[in-house]
Amino acid sequence: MSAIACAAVLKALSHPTRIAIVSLLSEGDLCVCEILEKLGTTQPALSKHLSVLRAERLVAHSRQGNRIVYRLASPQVSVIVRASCQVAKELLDWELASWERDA
Amino acid sequence: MSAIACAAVLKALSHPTRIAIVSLLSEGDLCVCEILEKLGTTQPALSKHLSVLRAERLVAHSRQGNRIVYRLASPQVSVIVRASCQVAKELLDWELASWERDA
DNA sequence: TACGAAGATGCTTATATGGTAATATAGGAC
DNA sequence: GTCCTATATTACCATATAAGCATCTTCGTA
Repeated sequence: MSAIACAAVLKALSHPTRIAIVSLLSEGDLCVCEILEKLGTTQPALSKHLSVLRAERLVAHSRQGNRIVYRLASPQVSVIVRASCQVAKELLDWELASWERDA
Repeated sequence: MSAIACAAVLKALSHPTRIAIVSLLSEGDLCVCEILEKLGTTQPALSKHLSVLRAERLVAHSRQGNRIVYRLASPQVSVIVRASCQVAKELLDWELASWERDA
């Protein structure tokens, strides 16, 4: 797979708010107002982050009445996020261990 | 795992050159001049991308005489890249399928 | 010590990103 | 149609990123 395409996928995911959105959606579909409530960001900021995920087609959406419901486009998307969390955890574990060695 | 830490990991990986570096290193350790040769970018650009990966501690390095050898800090790093490639491939497949439907 | 090769860093410039505030659009209820 | 709610979009600003070029550092060797 082209490195450019991979990088585009990772770039779309590389923001704390967008990670949080994907984490939420991995547990079930949600409308914008529910995401907004859970994340506690501003509405325009959230909308922009959703548009980044949409542009890369990592999420899909559909209207239900006057709400827009978002869902992950593929379960693979949450695989990326989980793997990144694991790496982040490894990094923190190493850091803790090295502090203990130094102490 | 904090969304901030995950995002930092993904951000460090979200550039085509850095994806390519990780792909190469997932097959074995390499010194800078070998990576440079395989990627065909400029030396300062490569060095900067390596420093981004180093700063996030996704790669480790050691000097061997005149050369600096880089390696992945954890095999989990290449799991992220592989997962992103799979998503990128799914996206392209869907795109191809929709073009065929439209034709 | 002087020199060459391997890498890293600093500076500048162009572009991308993210936040905020204001505005726009679409659907539902009346 | 009018109003209200949910969501998207725009314009603007500050900051971050990436590339290119020049320079510096470190090691190996004569």
